[in-house]
Amino acid sequence: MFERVLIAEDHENTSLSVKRALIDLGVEDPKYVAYCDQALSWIRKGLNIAQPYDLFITDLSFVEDHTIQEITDGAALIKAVKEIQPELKILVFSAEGRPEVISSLIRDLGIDAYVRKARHDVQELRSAIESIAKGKTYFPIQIRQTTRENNSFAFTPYDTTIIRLLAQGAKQKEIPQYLKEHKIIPTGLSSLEKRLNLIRDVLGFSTNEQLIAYCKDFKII
Amino acid sequence: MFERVLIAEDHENTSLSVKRALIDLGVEDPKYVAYCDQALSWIRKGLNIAQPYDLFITDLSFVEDHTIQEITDGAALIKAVKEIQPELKILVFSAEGRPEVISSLIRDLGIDAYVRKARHDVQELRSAIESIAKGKTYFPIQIRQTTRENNSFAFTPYDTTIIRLLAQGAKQKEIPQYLKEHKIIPTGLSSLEKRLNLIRDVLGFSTNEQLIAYCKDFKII
DNA sequence: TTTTGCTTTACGGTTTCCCGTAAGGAAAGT
DNA sequence: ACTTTCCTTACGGGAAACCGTAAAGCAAAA
Repeated sequence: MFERVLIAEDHENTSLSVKRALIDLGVEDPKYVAYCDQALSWIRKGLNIAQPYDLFITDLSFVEDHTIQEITDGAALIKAVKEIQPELKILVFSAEGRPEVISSLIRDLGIDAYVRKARHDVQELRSAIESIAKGKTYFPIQIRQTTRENNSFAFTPYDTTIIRLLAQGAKQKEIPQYLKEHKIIPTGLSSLEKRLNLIRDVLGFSTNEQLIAYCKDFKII
Repeated sequence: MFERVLIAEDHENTSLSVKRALIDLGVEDPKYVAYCDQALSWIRKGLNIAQPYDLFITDLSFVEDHTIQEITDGAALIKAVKEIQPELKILVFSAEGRPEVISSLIRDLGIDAYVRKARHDVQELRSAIESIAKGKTYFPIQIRQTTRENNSFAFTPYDTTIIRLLAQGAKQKEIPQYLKEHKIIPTGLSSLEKRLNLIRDVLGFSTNEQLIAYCKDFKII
């Protein structure tokens, strides 16, 4: 079983349950922090004093409060952690249920396990921790299947720029002006229209409203 | 202190922490359910056998799973509970942070306490329970002050319906047809245009795209 | 240089949306 | 019965978006 475990979780009640589950599994003294920055700094400290953590359990969403943080969400935290201690095992424990989001954590950040906060999450948590301890991964069943059937569109930086502008209330005919000022090509209104048309077409959408909703759902903007 | 307490919470880990907090406060044997329908039926049963609950702690959001439920969210559950046992003390324990939502629970449903899942939620939970036991209410400070400075718009069911339709790709001129079929009034295209115009105006938006982005951000749809 | 192929832009017709005005229609008060 | 008020709907002009086509630009190959 793991020697040194760190929990990053902003809901105190959840952190207590996670801690208890770890103790039940034989983990000596699981540590707990409520802020992303603190998590990163503790992991760094663990490396410095040659007592690195061997398991990191983190939430995805952290509510902001009065203390200003560099890192404000779990995904960014994981990325930062991976940079200073790439081999550290990471388990994400979150209420997030969208397959795309979870898949992206697995694909892009290389997490080792995902447990969704749900009706039997404590049980799942134990299974996941035991899996990681054996060198395996642990993911929800739906995810293990559907990492491939990715009907999503490959948004270019150009795409996300114009979509973000629309979401901020810009009118299409105002956007070429912005593109010129920021030296983003193509700048023409026609190109922009054509591009939006293509995106909508590929994704099977009929309106810009629908596209914005989609991008918000999948955190593309 | 309370004699009979029921917890409705779909995250097992949270339910365990709440249960523990109650036991620490001297509650004999707090009961726990993970589904809304089950909560309602247990409360009904308590009344039938002349052992009514005297405190009900509930979450707001319940993730749907395979078991089909009549009631699918905490607000509806509270409403149903109030109908069969109006004097039952109700504490809402949720991650929801939007003041409008919390205010509406207090104003429209008459809840007795609200504790947000956060960095010191267990501590807060204890305080809230003790407050209710003394016949007082317990609400976050910002709520007690700012039921006024509400820069957000009060979306009606009508509003969310048409916005949801837009987000699903419906064209405005198609929506009146839908409204007629579903007997939602007003059905006219003009009313719809006027309403959207008002919403955008109040929120300071210039396009529908911006409105959709806002509604997604604040989980209005 | 010219040709070829691709991307970007310009332009016009059509549709949709926007928004003001005015006409209906129901409920409540006089 | 007659206003008054509020809400809903109808209509029309103008703006914006949509979409096809054609022209212009531009880079690599001939």
